Amino acid sequence: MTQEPSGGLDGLGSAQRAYQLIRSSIIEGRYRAGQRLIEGRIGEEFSLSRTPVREALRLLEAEGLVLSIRNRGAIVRPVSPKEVIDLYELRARLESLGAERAATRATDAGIAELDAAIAAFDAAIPATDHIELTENRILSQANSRFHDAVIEMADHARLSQLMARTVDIPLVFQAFRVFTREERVRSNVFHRLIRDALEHGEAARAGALMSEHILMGRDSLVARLDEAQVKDALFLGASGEASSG
Amino acid sequence: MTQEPSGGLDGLGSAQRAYQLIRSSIIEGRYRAGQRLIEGRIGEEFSLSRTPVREALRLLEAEGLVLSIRNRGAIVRPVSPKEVIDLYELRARLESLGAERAATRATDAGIAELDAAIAAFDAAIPATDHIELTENRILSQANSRFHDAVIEMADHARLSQLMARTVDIPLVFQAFRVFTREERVRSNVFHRLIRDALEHGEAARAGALMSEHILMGRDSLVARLDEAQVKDALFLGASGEASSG
DNA sequence: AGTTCCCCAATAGTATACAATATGAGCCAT
DNA sequence: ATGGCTCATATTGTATACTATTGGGGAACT
Repeated sequence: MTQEPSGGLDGLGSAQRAYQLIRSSIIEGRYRAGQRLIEGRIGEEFSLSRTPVREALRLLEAEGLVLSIRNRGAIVRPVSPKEVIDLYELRARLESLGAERAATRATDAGIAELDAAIAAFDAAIPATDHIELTENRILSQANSRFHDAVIEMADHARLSQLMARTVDIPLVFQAFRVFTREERVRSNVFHRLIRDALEHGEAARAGALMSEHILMGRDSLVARLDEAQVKDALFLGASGEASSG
Repeated sequence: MTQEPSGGLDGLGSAQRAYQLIRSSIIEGRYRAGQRLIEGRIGEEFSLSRTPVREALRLLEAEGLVLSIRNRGAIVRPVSPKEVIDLYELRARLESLGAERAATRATDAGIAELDAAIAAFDAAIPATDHIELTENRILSQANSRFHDAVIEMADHARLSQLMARTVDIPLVFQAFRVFTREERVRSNVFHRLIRDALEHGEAARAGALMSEHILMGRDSLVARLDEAQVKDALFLGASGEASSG
């Protein structure tokens, strides 16, 4: 129930399945920062042998979600506040590049997809600041839909790969949990502004808006990094060893 | 001696060794674009079992050097001219960010390292346009030393990882082969300009210079993409299937 | 001759077995 | 009591064995 028994990922190899399962467990916080990821145990948990689990862990390590030390195993990579800030700065640059390129390559279909994503985002904004896991998933998904569509229009294979695989994601997912309703609304305002800039082929504006959009998200998140709860929710490196007792 | 029998990579795991060996084989062109990378064969070649080879291939896939299709195996990823251009644009942005950050974080030790790299680069420039593999290695190494030092000063862990692992490298290595002597000299002129901007903390200039430096490299490379030999040397996607007959 | 189908060889995907390494507990000496 | 040593155990690293998938070649048929 809280698990995803084949959440649409049948027909995949065991390794892919392991990858998706572990990944979502990390992103959504079921595996906490610093927690050890023991190949054998995870294998049991998902009824797989160590081989595909190991492969998945290595991929996640390349993505930066997992930290592993030779002969000692892997843990969920803790993220420091500095790293959050740096990651958002990086993401701002990358997506800004994506937006600039998208502006000169915009298609009707692409703009339509942006509109759809914007509508979905609007529909997914709850009335309150507090947000449930399910609501967060939907909101986060609508947000991804928008950003993915922009990157798609940028027509830059490696940039897409980088955005999808290398730059955060867990941060983005968790970010929406701590945003206020106002901040969520503001996010979509910027989505609309970016959309318009893209439609009119205004590359510089699109890039600047995207950058601003992301840095605003960063600031909202950073403003809440002091709250202990938030730290925990975002897996900031309180850990090392989680004193389980 | 064209092989690297343990080129300083003893004391590493088999997987690491496999990774380094395959990687350098791709970067230096011993494995050509489109060539199949069969786990078993590579295992034999390096006296390893399939397991670590497989792990290495997966890492290289994440890096973008290898393309693999489920149940069909891996090949050396061919690179199209468009991709070369896009990759350089991406690299320009990333390194530009690195330079901007480095400007506000410069240390004496870091500047000293830049000076050392610049001196090494000067020393490595041959008198002629033509360049031997060994000379290219040394030149490329000096160049990496400079760029690594800048990124190091940027103090951005993920950015470092991205530069090291995700953005090209094979392109950079091959680029020096097709540069003229004049272009190599010009490269180091920009290295000096960047160094000075960093020393004086001028972030915007450092970023702009770095961007220009990389885009100039791109243009030099692109200008030679038509020559059939060069295409081959850079592994551009002539392939797919090399019509051997 | 061309086309289809089936079977086989090659290869990737996964599981298991074995080897190497690291950590912690308990013991001994001081 | 404390510090260091040894060994047991848990876990990773690597090799091998087994299974599944794919692509190609040849036989049979049209």
